[in-house]
Amino acid sequence: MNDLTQKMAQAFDAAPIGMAVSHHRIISMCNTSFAEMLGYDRPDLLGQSFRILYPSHAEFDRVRDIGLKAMEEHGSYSDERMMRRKDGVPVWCRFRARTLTPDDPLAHLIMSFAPIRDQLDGAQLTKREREVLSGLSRGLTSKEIGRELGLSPRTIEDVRARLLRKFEVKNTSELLSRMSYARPTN
Amino acid sequence: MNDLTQKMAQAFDAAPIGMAVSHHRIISMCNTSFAEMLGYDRPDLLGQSFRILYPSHAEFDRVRDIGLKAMEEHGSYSDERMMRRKDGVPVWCRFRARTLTPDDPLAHLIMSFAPIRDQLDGAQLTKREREVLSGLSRGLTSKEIGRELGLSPRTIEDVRARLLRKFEVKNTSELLSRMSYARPTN
DNA sequence: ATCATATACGGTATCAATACCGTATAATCA
DNA sequence: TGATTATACGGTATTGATACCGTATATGAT
Repeated sequence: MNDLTQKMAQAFDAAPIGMAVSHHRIISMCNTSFAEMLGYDRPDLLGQSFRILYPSHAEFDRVRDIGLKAMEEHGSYSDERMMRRKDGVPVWCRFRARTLTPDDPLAHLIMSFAPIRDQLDGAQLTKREREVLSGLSRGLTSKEIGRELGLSPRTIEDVRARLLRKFEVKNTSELLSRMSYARPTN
Repeated sequence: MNDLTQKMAQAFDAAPIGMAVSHHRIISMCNTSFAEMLGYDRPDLLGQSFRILYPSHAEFDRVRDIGLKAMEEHGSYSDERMMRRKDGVPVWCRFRARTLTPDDPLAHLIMSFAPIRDQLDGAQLTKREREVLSGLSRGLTSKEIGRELGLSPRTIEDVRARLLRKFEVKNTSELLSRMSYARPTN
């Protein structure tokens, strides 16, 4: 056994950021940070579908195709998404992925997850709100999000307005800068 | 040699985020993302001091004690810092560290580095762009930012358009979800 | 049972954002 | 010395966002 291999494996395990490896959306490996972030013991996660880590099955199905095109082209993809802890509490994460199989990106994925805010200040988001937020962070318009979710653009505007009220922000730009990590102020 | 060890080592190497291991500020291991992010080939980095990755020696000395107390207490630490690419271009990073030796945190550190402005490829923002970005992240309109800076709203729209082009995003919402808050510094 | 909230959708009105057209100056760079 | 870029500003045209008006159903809590 190679000494460097050992060292890299240890670094993976003790990394200060959540990391996981999947094959066709099945968790084949994860590190300690990842398991802790989601409230599981690692053995409970290995071999499981990523499905259990999303707020809903619908959300799990929805995020599948997001980023596929980017990964086919560049081999990597990044966004912000909501994950679900074992106790049900949602965790808003900066998600990064690199595929080792660009022809079939989901076949072999390596991912990192960095919690953006540990608690959303009591404001917990509904399924719809998360779905809409996901679209907004990808720069989609209400019309486009409506198409993606099979809803009227008018309904998306309602959800948007609710998000602005909840976070007490003036517009979508401020909303997304609040949701973004690494804000030096409050 | 254990199959899981192999798998973890591969995950470390191909991770979508820069990672490195250090012993007393000497790089003992790093992954591909880390080397690429800083413009080096991995062999050039192993055994080197972290000093060469900071914008100046003064900065290197300054950051040494930062986070030491947090690491002694919690074993981990996170901040934002400027790193220096091989070609001299500064890279603004979200930095995370976990120590395996809490009594002497720097003895064995595992770190992750995520470039905050991932799409910008080293091009740094101008003073105006940072000022406008600051306004946008506070939810101000072009008119309001113009008032704040004593400029025509039309000029703000020009700067905005330039930011959208630079980051290759569709609109301000997507821009802000990609960016962390940018504080005007000069 | 009532109240609040989330969901979903329709309308209208207004303002903001974005994309074009144009000009002009200053700075940097090959 | 041209070329490019950032800065700064004017116009117009189209689309998007936001704020109101309204209705309706479902759910969960007090």
